Amino acid sequence: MVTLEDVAKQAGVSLATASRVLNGSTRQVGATLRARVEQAAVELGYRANIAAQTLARGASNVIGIVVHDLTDPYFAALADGAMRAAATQGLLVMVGTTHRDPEQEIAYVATLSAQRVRAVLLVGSRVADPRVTGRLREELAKYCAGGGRAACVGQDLLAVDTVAPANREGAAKLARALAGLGHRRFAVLAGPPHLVTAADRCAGFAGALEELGLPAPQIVPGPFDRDGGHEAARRVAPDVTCVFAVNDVMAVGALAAYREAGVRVPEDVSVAGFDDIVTLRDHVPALTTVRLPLKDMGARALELALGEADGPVVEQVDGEVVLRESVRRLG
Amino acid sequence: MVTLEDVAKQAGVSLATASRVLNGSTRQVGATLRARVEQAAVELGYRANIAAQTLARGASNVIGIVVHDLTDPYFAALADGAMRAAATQGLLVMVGTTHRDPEQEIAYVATLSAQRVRAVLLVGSRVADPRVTGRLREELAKYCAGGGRAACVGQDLLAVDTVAPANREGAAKLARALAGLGHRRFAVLAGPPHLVTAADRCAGFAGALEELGLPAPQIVPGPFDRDGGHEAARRVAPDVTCVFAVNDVMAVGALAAYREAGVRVPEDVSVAGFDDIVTLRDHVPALTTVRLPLKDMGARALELALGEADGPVVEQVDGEVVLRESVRRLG
DNA sequence: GGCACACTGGAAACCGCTTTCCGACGGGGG
DNA sequence: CCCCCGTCGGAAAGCGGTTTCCAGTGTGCC
Repeated sequence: MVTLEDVAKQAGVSLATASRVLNGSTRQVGATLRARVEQAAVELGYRANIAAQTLARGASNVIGIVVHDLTDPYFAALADGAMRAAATQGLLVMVGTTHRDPEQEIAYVATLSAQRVRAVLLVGSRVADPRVTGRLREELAKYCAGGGRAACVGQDLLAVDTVAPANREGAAKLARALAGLGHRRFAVLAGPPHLVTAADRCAGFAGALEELGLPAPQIVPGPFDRDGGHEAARRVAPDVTCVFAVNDVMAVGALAAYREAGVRVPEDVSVAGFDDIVTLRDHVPALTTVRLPLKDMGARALELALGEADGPVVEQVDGEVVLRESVRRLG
Repeated sequence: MVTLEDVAKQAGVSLATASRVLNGSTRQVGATLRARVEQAAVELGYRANIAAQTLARGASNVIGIVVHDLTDPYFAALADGAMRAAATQGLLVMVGTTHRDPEQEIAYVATLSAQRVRAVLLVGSRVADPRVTGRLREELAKYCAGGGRAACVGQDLLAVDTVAPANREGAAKLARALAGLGHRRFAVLAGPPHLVTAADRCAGFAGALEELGLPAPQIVPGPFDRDGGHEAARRVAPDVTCVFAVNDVMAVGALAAYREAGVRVPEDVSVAGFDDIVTLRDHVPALTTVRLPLKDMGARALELALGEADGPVVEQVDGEVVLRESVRRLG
């Protein structure tokens, strides 16, 4: 590999001058030398060693994003939003996937921190386990103490800037909308109880029903993915008229289960989800859901991480109820 | 940030010893000193500076993956496969998205190469423009000349290890299967002509029809995404009984267009896609398609890149025709 | 004409870690 | 008892850049 020294030698200038010409510096270099250096660099095919630059500058131009699962369109959208925002700032992105293992998440923060990345974004639900959360928070604190910046999309549990989707209130709004359509007997495909996002949505939904004086919904726990929804749907009580799956992917699983069972949606049962995943917009029947501006949230998280924070900023993001065919008016 | 020197000082040993203890080395260190160093590291919260390690070792433990669009489940699946494979080797992943801009792809290779990443994976179709391809190949060649490893998922046009899906043959098999169901008059939602993947699938399909002595299909070009399929479907001639969209996402767009237009699938027209995207498996009607083992392909590409290559290896990957409800038997 | 000053180029220190090379030490074999 | 070899610890030379500090030059002003 050709180094800066090679270029300097070839151009007949010092290392300092070559550096100033090739890798942005505040200092000016005379036109003649500048030209000589640039030509030498091109001739030799010079490419700066970024590891060396990072070391010398004490700062890198990469950010880290940690998500649970890239093949889940929810995370893909969030990550994409953040990556686009990063690209506009000339930042590179390292992506880590935890496959929903909190230990992995901690490990990634450690590794990214060792990489001296400029910022790390933690995308996805926290878990209810305070010990795991505590360790993650410690790891983040250490990273931030060393000059790192961090932000999180999810719950405000890590003492860093946070983009917090209004899971409770979104689910509550959905509950009120569904109740407004005449539904009385609900089930919630609740996901895993320890996932805060799932728990919040479930609680928000149930809470709103209670406020309305309606009977408590049947709570069906299960995995947070398509198969979880599929499986959970089969355990829903027969008198339920409306099922709320705590995310769209689960809702799609539930719809598939109903289809297989010959249960018509929305004629026999109504189904709603949460997130408004774009990839699913052509699903039949179209899914009633709570829309979250995922791409914007990802981008916003990056902004927060990069911005000057006095203390941790927490930004609430509202969800908007979108009524579609998978739900029908009752009676 | 605490450095190795701090640790060494605290432990009362030399830099060399501390390094040998903390960051894998072939050399042994006595038990006493080893313990002292480890304790000091923990007390101080030492974390190696990876930029410095990379510089000193001349090799990093990160790989680069360049995809067109992470929110497209096709790329998400491929990337996920590669990332899982990377994780088993203890490698970190930098992901770049080009949003289908070939210039971006070249730029990413340059940047990743400057990062001295261990390997770069180029995931996605090549474009037909020989000048762009040429420049990309040059960039890759330079990177490889400097000790880098590279692999590509797509067409064998870059003189690097390649995982090549059998686009032509897969489409041809699909054509034969559809003809076997009695269809005679086809349309191909062909995607952009300059995208080699799209062009190959289109050509494979048309070629098979010709071999069967059937009339040439109507070719409808357009963008390679959902909206492209949606829009193209509306330009299909009325006598066509079967539409082949060159990827699943486009096929879903086409199905949506038909639904909006009140055209029934498969009663009025049959629709097939390509890729067998997992996220779409619950689509109604279920999509006839050509299955590609996307995750495996991603993982395999990483293996190839990391493996010892005498010359560039090209690995063909077969597609398997999967007949589902979106297609019906004719007559 | 002389002086302060702004500006440009180069030498060298430094970023944090790895690794070679060297010296010291202890043990086993002759 | 001595020598040779194998081990282990430390000093120091990189890795490839950035940046500080200094020196030399040309300019504007008095």
